[in-house]
Amino acid sequence: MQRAVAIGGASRASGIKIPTIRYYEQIGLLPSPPRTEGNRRLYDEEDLSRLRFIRHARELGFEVDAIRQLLDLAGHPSRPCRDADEIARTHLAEIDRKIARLSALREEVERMTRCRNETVANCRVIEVLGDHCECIHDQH
Amino acid sequence: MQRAVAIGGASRASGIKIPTIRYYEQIGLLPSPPRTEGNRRLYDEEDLSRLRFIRHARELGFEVDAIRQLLDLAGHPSRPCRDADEIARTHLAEIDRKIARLSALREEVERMTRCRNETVANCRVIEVLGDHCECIHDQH
DNA sequence: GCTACCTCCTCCAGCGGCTAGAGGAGCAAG
DNA sequence: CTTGCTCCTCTAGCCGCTGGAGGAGGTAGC
Repeated sequence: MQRAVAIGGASRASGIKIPTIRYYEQIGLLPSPPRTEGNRRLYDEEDLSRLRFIRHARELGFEVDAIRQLLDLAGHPSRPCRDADEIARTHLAEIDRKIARLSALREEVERMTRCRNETVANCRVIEVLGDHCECIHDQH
Repeated sequence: MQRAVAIGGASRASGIKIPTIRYYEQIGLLPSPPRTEGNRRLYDEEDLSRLRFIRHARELGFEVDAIRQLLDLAGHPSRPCRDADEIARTHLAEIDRKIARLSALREEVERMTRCRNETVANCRVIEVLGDHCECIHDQH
């Protein structure tokens, strides 16, 4: 038999906070579940697995819009796998760009902190921030 | 002689968009400049260098609140350099945490995309997202 | 002097992805 | 029957901008 849970149970089962679940419903990421007579939302197993899917995808950094597409694909098993792959690859490229950017920043900030002076008057941190020319990279 | 520029000139000189400059004034990151008779903002050299400082710091990922503190320090050259250093080091640690997290995600997503099936029915991407147990790392 | 155009002004709303709080109603246990 | 938990809706806030509406000031050419 199917047992359905209220929003608190769904939250515990999925690890997604209650207001966030309601938010996902609001933006149409999660279908509006049926309600009890007392107007409480009731989630079944399928809803819960959808919630877990969403959570996992969010943790992996997928944007809500990408998750929408992935959920849509998951609901049509005969569609080509390539579509899902494409979304993941796009995301991978995005992650790589972020890592590259952060690494460049890291170097710059690290160089800044190699300051051995006493006062702000000739502190490298303040100086470097005020003068872009001290940077190795231009692109930022 | 000091020549002052209007907001468009300040924008061009600093690379910060006009609405963003007004926004910085609104949140108190930039002091309210004097106005012309026609109510236009007039920025002098000091304002421009402050704007460039802000831009550079933002590009390096410092949060507005950190920039506020750094600007404050820059205005008090006799203060210990350590304070600025501390802010930069905190930021560096934050960058490192972000890189570490992204690298873990990268690996996970990369593993996902090694899918050689034809349809969504047994696509690794969809499968992995639905089942956390397939992941190497737990923490996300 | 007039027209056209550019720059500027203020105010307000929106992005993404939640998060939190107010104020009220339902529900189960003691 | 009361206590306390969970749930409901609605609204506003977070960060760091960004853009648009609707209007006023300023300038260059005719």
